[in-house]
Amino acid sequence: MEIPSKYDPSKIEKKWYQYWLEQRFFHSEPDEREPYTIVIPPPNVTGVLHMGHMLNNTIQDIMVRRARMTGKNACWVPGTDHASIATEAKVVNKLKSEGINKHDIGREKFIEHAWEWTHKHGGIILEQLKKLGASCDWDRTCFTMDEERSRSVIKVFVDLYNKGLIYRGIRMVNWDPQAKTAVSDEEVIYKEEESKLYYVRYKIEAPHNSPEVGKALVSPPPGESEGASYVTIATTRPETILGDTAVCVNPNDDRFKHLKGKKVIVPLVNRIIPIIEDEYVDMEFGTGCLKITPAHDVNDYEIGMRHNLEIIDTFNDDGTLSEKAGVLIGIDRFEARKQIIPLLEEAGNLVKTEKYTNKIGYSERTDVVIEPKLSTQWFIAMEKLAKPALKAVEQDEVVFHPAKFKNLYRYWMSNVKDWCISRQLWWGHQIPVYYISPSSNLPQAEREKDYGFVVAESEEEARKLVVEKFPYLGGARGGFSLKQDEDVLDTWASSWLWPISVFGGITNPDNEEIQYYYPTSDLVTAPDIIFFWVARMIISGYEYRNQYPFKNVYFTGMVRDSQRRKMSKSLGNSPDPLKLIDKFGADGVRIGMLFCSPAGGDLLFDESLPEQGQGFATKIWNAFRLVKSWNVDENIDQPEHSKIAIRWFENKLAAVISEMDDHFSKFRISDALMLVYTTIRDEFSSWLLEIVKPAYQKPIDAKTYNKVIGLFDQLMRVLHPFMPFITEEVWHLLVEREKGESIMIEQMPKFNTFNKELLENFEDVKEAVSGIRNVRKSNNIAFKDPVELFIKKGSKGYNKKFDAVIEKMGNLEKISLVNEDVKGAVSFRVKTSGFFIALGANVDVEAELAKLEEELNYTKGFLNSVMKKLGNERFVNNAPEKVVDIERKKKADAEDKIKALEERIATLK
RNA sequence: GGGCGGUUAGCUCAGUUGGUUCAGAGCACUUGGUUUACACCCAAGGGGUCGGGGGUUCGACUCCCUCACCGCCCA
Repeated sequence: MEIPSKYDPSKIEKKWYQYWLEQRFFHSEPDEREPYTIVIPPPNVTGVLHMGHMLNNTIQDIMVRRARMTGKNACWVPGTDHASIATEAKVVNKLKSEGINKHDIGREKFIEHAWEWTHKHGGIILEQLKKLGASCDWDRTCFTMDEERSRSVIKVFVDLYNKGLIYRGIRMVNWDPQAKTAVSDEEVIYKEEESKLYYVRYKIEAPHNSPEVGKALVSPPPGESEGASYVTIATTRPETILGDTAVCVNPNDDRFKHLKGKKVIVPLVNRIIPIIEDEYVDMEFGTGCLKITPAHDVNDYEIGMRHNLEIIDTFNDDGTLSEKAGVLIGIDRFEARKQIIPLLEEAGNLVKTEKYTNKIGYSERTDVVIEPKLSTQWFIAMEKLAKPALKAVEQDEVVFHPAKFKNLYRYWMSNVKDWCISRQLWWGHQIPVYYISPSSNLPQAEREKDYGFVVAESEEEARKLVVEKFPYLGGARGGFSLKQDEDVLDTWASSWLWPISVFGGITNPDNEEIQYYYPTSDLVTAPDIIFFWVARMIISGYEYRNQYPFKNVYFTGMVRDSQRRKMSKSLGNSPDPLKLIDKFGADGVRIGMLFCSPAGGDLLFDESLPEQGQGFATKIWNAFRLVKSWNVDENIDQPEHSKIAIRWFENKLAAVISEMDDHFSKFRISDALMLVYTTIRDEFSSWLLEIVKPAYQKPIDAKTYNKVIGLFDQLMRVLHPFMPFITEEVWHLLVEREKGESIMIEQMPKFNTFNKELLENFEDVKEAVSGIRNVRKSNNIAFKDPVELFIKKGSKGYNKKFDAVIEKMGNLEKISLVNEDVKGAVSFRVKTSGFFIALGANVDVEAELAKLEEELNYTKGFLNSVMKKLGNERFVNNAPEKVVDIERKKKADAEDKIKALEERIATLK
């Protein structure tokens, strides 16, 4: 068949992916083989494929394909995540653009729209993964809000509640006033900002009569000499003054001793609040006096709790000031900040304003400033749950790659806070809590009772529970209604179950699939979700399966641009992955991303990377074309050089395979790729193929040819996990294949013993050939002109059995062994043997001598350093025998070499 | 402010329990090359006091202390 001279990935990649799907090679069913399982980190339904997904999924695909080729039953479960906040925001915006308000259409209708949106966009990202070559078991595609996953989440909520691990409480949460929901600590992004520090003075309520009140901070301002004195505080948020319920100083601060027990008056609202003492206050910061607003600051809240302070919530849910603020009611918090300044100034309370840099929390989802807010939320108590999960990583039951992330994990897990799992949204799993309202026809005493709520997997279940608890409500004379909690659960409250729920292990813990596939093998993810997701999956794994969810976690780095900036839409520095695939082929992009992607390290992406990847695909294609271009002659004998080269490469490949196994066992994916890359490019193409290549228009012997085809086949298998498409194409063209065959279900070459000595000898052969090439180059001898080589063997002797290779690669007329240095020749040395190429009168004696002197100097210096070591008694006595022996050997070799060099110099002089 | 991680060639990074010529790889760079598979290539080459200082050791890129700088997380 005709082989095209150019490799065109686009058609070929499409063809093979289609073939793999048709043959159902990606599908896995439990069987007697050892399972290898990966669950995909489910991408958001709102997302499109970005560079981070490309890297992450390439790595997963490599591991899955390799597992499949090493006899395991590989199963890669794909899916997507409903992304509560992000999706709801998208749908709200979409409706808004159509002039529809979420609240006007109501919950049910809104959810219909959200589903519609999800069906339309949710699958896009998975389709994109197919372009990359991802060998996911698509039949198993899951969604965090599909029926099975939803039932799992609800079941777990009820279960944790019944175990006493879920509670409802009032807490300071991170409030997103735009999305009008609480977000978790992890969803708040702190940005440094230039803001202002306002110094505001509060009048001390008691008349000023104590003598020691004369100090700067409490003295009356200039022009006000009456009895009033003040306390000055510093704040970045003057609008929260309206909610102040105390002023706090450090009990160790001598400046304020006299204020103990006094009261101050809150500006503008004239509330009288106490001055309290707490060691939390930093004496160095601001004025050393802190205003306390328990409703609007986490630390203030804690101080408030300690001192039993009143809590005044001065904000509405949308970030405007509430009636409780007293002034500026209904004004947005930022506008209020502007407007309160002149008011304070007018009232004589503003002392000064300073520039100040601080960190402000923003919502990851909506990018608005987070408002600390007290609200009623649902929490999971984490302390007890976290224990086994912490231990698991500490003791390497779950292994992190790279291990440095253990520290981060340990830190977070040993300071774990309770997890706020409720979100004030509609898109998500509605919290299965049902509040009981007694019906109006009950007797008054029963009607006015607070019945609280029940927690159940369905409303029906809930009704049963109510009747059990309050039998009279179920009676004919009773009656009640239930109202389900309005909130939904945090998205992570469904994804933390992912490794279990994708196999139905929550709703049906004994099913065959969960028993077979769980625990999964490896998880590939980014370190920024180590708490959000990784830690919580480990927790749920131990809670619900009593076992870790995955054995290994591989953390990828961040994909950045070549200037180390994050990929972002606003910078426009993120390439479109699909365009890259169109341009360079999926194979090229895959290996391009991995060329410089150490585990956990950032990947600085540049188009030169996939370009290099594409270049490698071309290289393979050309090597393949070369081999297929040979005419095979059954009747000619195998030349000696080919025989040697084949034997060498067989051993080389065995060594490479063993090294590959080692790299993979340590999750060094880039190293593994680099190894197979250099093996194909250098060892196979530049050495093996060049050696066995028949002369122009001459046929090749059948034995060599068949061996080369076999070796090519093996190399393609080793490479297949990295470059699935081109390897499949080449593999099918090397030998005629049957329908239904595929490299992806072939076995990886297995580890074999290899002859180390042979490999070392061959390195000497390469060095000799390089030496000859150098001589040719520096003396302008064209390769096509044969030369004669003389070899003077050194103390270690010289192994003639590789001569055939040197002859061919060096284009030598012949090789002669000599006992004396050759005159009129240029020389070089490999190990201790001298190599001479006769050039007659053309030898530049001066240049040759200069080179020899330099080599001699270096070797003498080297010998000197070795002698120093050996002359050191403590070294000889203390170092292990082996190490000393090595030094002795170095000494002998150096001495031999010096002798040879000196003889050579003498000959030339 | 607290904690963690890092600093090795121009760039991105390896360096596997302190010991082979161990100072490496890829890219970039320089030089040469139309030897019929490949210029998306081949061959050869230059380049680093292993962040600074101190210590332990016969021996330190590797272990300890300290300083500097960078990054991340938390406050």
